[in-house]
Amino acid sequence: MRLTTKGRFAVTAMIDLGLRQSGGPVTLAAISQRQQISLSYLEQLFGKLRRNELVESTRGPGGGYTLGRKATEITVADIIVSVDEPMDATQCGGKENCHGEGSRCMTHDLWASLNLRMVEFLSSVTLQKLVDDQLAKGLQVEDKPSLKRAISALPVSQPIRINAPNSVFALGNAFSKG
Amino acid sequence: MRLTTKGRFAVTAMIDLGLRQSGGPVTLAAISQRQQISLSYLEQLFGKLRRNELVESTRGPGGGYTLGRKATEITVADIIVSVDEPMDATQCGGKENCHGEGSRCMTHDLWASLNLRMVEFLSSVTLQKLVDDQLAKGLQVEDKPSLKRAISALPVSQPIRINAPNSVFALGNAFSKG
DNA sequence: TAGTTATCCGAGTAAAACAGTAGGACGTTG
DNA sequence: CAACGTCCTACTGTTTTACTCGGATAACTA
Repeated sequence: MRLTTKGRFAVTAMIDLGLRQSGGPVTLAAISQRQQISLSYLEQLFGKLRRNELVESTRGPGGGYTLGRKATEITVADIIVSVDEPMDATQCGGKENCHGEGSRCMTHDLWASLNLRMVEFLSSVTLQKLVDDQLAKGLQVEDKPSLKRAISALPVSQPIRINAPNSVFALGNAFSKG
Repeated sequence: MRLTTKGRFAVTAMIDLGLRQSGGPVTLAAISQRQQISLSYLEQLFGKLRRNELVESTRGPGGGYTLGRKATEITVADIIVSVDEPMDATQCGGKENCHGEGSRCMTHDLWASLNLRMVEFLSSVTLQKLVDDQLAKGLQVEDKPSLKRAISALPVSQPIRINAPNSVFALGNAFSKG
């Protein structure tokens, strides 16, 4: 299980979707505007989310995405695994960093255990909870401006892009050494 | 906090050191042979470990490394932070992926919380525990073959190198989807 | 004091992963 | 059929990873 900005974006987008899907399918263009994520990138992410049945799509005008099942039954872990798919287990599958001669690598259990903790935690957080958190924070979900265009085509002002480290674990200084 | 193979190697090497330092300083050359990690790479890692005071070094013949403090007082978290140093908090420090206009990014709390869990766990595991685990597994710590050369210069046979994904979270299928 | 042992240190590098773009095909609706 | 919106694949620049190389420095030994 990896954790990259891709996973963060996916979770963010899913929250946005969870907040607004009551009004019918939500378009990626709308999410793109609200969350400042490029449309192309969202398409990539939602392709994976759809294949993992976390969302359902409707094509054509008035179309968009809805949740594939209830928000209470979608966990953050589900989302992250969908977009940051693990490649086949090259890691410590008996070879690399394990000693070929009989003994297993010394840290195998440690990482397996860590992995489990993470999964447990991320599985314990549902999309519904994240949505509720946002509502509790006083976030306003504006009505859909009819089923037709309204905001339409004001170009997305590109925000200043800062080079982002590839891991969420780089965030904050909860763990700064000193 | 990142988790890469660098961190894994460091932990592995530290366990090796913890297992054998009772017989005096342990050389990186010896660790390199036992754990199949290149000497140059170990030097890099131990440079950081030393600067973080997790190990102490003795130069010259008979020299090597010893633990900087008791194994009960060194945690896995200490080791990983030392070698995988976080860069300055570019992440969500108020900018990128947060909305500039008032509201904080929606997933901020989530990642902060996850990060905390990981730190808690990794801080709860001491080097002593890992060493004990190895001993319990029946690992044999051979005596130092006098203080002088013995194994000397048989070249390290390079193991087949497999392309390794950059995150421990890719390991195992504890979290495979389906 | 020469030689060996070992730690120290910085620069450099190939390969991978990440983050995101580009361009178009396909299906729906009006 | 035209606008909308999803769908899909390939491509690209940048960053990070995972190392290697060459040499400097210090300590012990003969």
